[in-house]
Amino acid sequence: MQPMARFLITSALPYINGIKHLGNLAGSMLPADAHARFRRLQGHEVLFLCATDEHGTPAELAAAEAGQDVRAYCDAQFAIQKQACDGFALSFDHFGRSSSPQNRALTQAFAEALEENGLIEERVSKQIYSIADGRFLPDRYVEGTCPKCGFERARGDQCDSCGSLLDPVDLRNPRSKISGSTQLEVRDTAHLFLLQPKMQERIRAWVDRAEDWPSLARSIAYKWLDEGLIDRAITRDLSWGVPVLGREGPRPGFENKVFYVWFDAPIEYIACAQEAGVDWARWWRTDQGAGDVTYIQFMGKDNVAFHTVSFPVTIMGSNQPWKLVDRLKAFNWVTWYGGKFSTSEKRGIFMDQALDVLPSDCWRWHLLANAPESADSAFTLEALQLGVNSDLANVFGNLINRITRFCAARFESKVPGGGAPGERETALAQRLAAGITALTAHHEAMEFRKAAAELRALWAIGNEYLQIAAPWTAIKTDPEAAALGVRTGLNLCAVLAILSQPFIPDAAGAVLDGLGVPMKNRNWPIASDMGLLDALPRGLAITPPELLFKKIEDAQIAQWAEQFGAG
RNA sequence: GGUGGGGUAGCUCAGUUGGUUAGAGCGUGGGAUUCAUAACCCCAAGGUCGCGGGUUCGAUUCCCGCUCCCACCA
Repeated sequence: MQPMARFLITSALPYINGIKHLGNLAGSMLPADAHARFRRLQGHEVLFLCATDEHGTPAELAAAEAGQDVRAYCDAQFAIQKQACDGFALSFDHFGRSSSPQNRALTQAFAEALEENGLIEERVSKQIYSIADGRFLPDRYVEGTCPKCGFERARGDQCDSCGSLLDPVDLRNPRSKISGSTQLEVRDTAHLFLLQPKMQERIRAWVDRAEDWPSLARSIAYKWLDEGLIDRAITRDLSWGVPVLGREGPRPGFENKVFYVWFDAPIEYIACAQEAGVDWARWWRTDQGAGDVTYIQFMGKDNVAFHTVSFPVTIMGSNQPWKLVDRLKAFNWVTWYGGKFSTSEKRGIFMDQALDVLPSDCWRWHLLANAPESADSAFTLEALQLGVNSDLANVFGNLINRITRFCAARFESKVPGGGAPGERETALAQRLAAGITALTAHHEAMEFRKAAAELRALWAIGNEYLQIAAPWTAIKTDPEAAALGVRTGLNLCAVLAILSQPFIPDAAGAVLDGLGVPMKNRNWPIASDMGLLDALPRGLAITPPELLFKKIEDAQIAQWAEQFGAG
């Protein structure tokens, strides 16, 4: 047994404006869950956290569009996202909210610490104010004609036609993207600026030491550092967010401002632990027990810079002993028929829709086996069908079904005694041990595609073994040999189900229930354990589980393609 | 434009610390079997490892240039 370790695992926070699509799921939450489950099965102590990211302009606008108060909107959307996460068996120890009181207090505390350390400065800048909307407009909510190329629908921050970076005050014929109003004026507004350049060298030294990170993450971090960090406004002229406080009540001049969503969102990783009702300091404060914690972050590649540079500036700039990320796993995108999945354009399949048409294990398997680890990965319904039918139904499901039903028919649904292991069983045990070693290594390296491929290969050895042991033939002439084959087959199924738990927890649980394996015996196996294939008590009553996976018919694919606009 | 990743069997991908016959899954063809969801098992066909140079006894693997795709940043 390896010594128990402690793993703090976070998944990038899904934004609150609408249910997330499969790309969000596959690129962060799902692999994080598989890893959390794996570490728990190994016997380690795990705190797995995620939360909705609720502040900012998009949430305000989505609420307005829905005709709801923004708080009520977030309450409703949170409930929907929570339900979808539960539906996918995401095993968060806590699924929190960045709008929590804990996060408000902690965000404020970080700002105060940064200010005390001379890293925050109040500055006045010019911004577009929309009289009709009664609010300042974020850069990308100002539209107008590009001064460089004449494109008429350029955004305030960038022209989508010529790619020029713009300042909204330079746009010709500017108008509000929210209301279309052209009653705009430039007004002075004060904001807090985080003086990131002062932290530049400390951050670089820290990245230098982070040799574990994938090259994608380090190169993105270095890119930002090489270009030089800039002073960044961490407040916004909005009402929905973490209020900016002074010594007593609102900070003077900031009564109608809140912290920028990208400032408070990562702090929610910590606040989430506080919300969870656990001894959070033991996980987050290196002076209070978090020194031996390994902290792993999962995220999409668009989030890497914020996790490797921005958030560390906040943490390190506080000069307080907070836990910093140790390992970081970043994913590329899952694409949808040539384009991107898009929440705002409603392109692709969304988490709730997915669960309406297939059990979560099918999605989990397919998305993890094809995780966008080294490059963007194309999602297609045809590949989903192939993966589910071949891997889950034909190989794993069929293995469970054929052996348990044969046991039921010929051995009274009991794990048979009799027969002694021979060369076949020895070879099987060796192959299994090698597979467990490889699978464990892939999980530890967070290589999800490789882990899936190894798991699939292990499922296949079950069918290969049965083929040569052929208890259905042996039983006619050699009942002892048949008993051995069935017993070994059932034990192998139990081990395979245990190994399958991180990927397909529901189906694996059904198999283990059917084989009467108690919870305490479902832990991750040790490859060198030679008793794995004779662990079930002889005479133990089993119950063949219902068919684990139904095949996906061509007609269903055609229907879903129509329903979800594929192709 | 900058940075990074990628271009390997029909498809999706792995791999080679440079070395005799380049791998897997799926798909295809053939065979075997009947315990099982017409499932499983076995065998086979199929690749000038993006293009052009260079280093080397030898490069798909290292270096340079080119090209195509993707992403991020600007």
